[in-house]
Amino acid sequence: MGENALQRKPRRNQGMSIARLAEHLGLSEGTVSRALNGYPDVAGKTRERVIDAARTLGYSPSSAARRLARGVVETVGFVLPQRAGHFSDPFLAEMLDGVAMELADSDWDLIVAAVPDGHDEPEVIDRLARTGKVGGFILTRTRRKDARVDHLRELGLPFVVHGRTEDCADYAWLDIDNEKAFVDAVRYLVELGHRRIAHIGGDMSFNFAHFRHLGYRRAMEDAELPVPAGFVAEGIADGVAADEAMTAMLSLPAPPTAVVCVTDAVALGAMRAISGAGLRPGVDVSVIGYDGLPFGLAAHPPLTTMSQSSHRAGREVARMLLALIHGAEPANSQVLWEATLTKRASASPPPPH
Amino acid sequence: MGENALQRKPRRNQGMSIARLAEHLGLSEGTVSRALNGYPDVAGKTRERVIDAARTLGYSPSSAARRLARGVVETVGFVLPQRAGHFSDPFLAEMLDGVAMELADSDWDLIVAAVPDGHDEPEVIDRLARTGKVGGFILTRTRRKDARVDHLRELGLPFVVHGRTEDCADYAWLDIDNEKAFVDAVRYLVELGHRRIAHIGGDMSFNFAHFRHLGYRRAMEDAELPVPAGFVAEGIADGVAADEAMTAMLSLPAPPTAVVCVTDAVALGAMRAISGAGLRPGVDVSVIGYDGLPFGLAAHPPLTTMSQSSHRAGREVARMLLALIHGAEPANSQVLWEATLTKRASASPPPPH
DNA sequence: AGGCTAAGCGAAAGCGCTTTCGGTTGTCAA
DNA sequence: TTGACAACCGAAAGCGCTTTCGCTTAGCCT
Repeated sequence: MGENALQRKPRRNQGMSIARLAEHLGLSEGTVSRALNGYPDVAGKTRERVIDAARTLGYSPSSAARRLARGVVETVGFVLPQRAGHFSDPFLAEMLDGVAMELADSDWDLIVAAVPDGHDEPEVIDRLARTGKVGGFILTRTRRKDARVDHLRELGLPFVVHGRTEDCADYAWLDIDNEKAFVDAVRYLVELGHRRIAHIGGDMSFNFAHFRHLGYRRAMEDAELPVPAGFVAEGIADGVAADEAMTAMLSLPAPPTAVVCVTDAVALGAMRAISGAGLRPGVDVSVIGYDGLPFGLAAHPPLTTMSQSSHRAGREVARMLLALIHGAEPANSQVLWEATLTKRASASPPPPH
Repeated sequence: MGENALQRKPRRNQGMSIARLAEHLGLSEGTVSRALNGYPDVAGKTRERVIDAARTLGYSPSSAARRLARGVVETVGFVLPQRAGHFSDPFLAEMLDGVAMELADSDWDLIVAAVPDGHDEPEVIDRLARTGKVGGFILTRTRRKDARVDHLRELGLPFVVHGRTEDCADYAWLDIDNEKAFVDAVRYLVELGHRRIAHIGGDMSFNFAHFRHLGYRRAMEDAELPVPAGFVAEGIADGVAADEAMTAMLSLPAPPTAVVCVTDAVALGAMRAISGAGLRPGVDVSVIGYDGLPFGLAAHPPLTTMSQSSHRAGREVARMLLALIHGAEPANSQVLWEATLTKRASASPPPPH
């Protein structure tokens, strides 16, 4: 015996099985199975009888037996980003909901795996793959260089990535066009009349932070606006750090009149710093964030922000993975979505001065 | 064949199987299996040889075959709260991370299921249970009357609930003592010198909102303080609604000098209303929230709040479920944790006046 | 009527593992 | 030397399903 003392053979569904069902119907197991699985060589009447009986007796095939017999999995894996517990992520849950919903439409399931301390992501992926628990993977919170992607490439299992890595030509991904989003944000500020625009950026090892930064740079260049020293902060991950960074910017000889922030959390921190310096956010200094958090709406003034539905992204990513598993080409499964700008009061024309 | 065109029998792990491993070793499958599963009747040397070979050849048993042969599942289900996508929940992801981590320690897995539109929670639970995909369930975001709990009770599968329902004597749960948390919060305000304390409460069909409200009432009674008309708002779910509710309270003839809010999101909305009315949050009107959100720290003033780690709750809940599956008594698996009060600047003594 | 085809079903093998049972060795006491 | 007894391993039966193959029957044409 193993080390555990599970009561063996728990009669799952009061011992319902295809054998019992077949016996009950006076048919062979094979016929019942074919009827249930839509094979053409079973009489219409028989099929109905079988389906009816299955429903009334509450029979559903054991997924384990099915998997063993057919050799297909009907489950996909989602490896939670390491340290997910440390910065709580409001989008993960939404995205998971989308993924799980989309999968449910095809009667597929979702295994969510975390990376235990002392292990790393490839190990977790390996275990799931080797034991045959999943037929594909979904990844999110991608870094520019991402061990998970490299590992999955080698493994040969289908996978789709929410986000992208540095080199993303050969696998399937769904990403937001973060560069364009920040180009748009800066353009909007330029149209409002701003010329001194700063950027509070995040951890550049994350691809989204990298591209948001790039978008900021490109738009500034396009508008032929200078990016003075001190106008770009990097590696800002939360409101507190953002507060400090913004405070520093405000004490520059020629401080910015607007700032585009890598996330809403950062933007809210920046707004706080602006108030703290005795200035009015959205009046003296405009602020734009990214994420569309509900908190942004309740901020004062309400935060101008960019966003894309995580739930929809989850659905799409799941759909893509299913397609991949059914034979689609990864290189043809690369989707770039645009974020939408929600204009609120935190961004307005600069003070006349 | 079914309707799909999956390539059948994908050679999971380059066709590694216990048969190949056994052949490679010159042993029978049975012996290999027993060696790997720690049976005593296999020679020490043999066991080592087998384990070594398994590792170097990268063999792990197929979970489906294992499940079929042993009749045990090693997977638990987590049914996402319906409409999770609509109010994004920063804690769900954290909690899932905790659950998955704890399970991983025992080589168990977590299936996360969503409720597709047009279906309900019992259906989803049923499917997972009937197909034998899971050996137990974890629930969260419990309502006072919860269809999921009722259904699981009937089903007879082990489950543990994060939160409680109205009647919770006969199943396993882990909950925060929300009543005590709000008693403590009110007491803290009373000690600070407040006498006019209000409460902005949530949707009372959620158990946590119900008990937080109860705690507020009880503490007010204990302190022999009145709860004037208009001092309690119900059904407030977000910052915007909180803003309105707080604004209404501030226009009372004798407005509160402090308010305890059902969540941080609500508290932040209340703070905004206070500022909007020309008063200073944390000085003229004290505010206490619940959740320990990072945003609270970056608010101004930083939000006094109560919290409990979702990650730890996830771990604990998973541990409890595993125990249950191994035969523990549900009625002995009921745990009440206390929330801790994080004192920050949003709560201070009332203005002298 | 005879033969042929197609429709419908049963028999049986097999998916990859676990676990019981029994058989073969080697070891030790008598 | 025997016999008894462990220790160790192989054989084989299953777990619940799918799917191929082939057989029986009904239906049709000539």
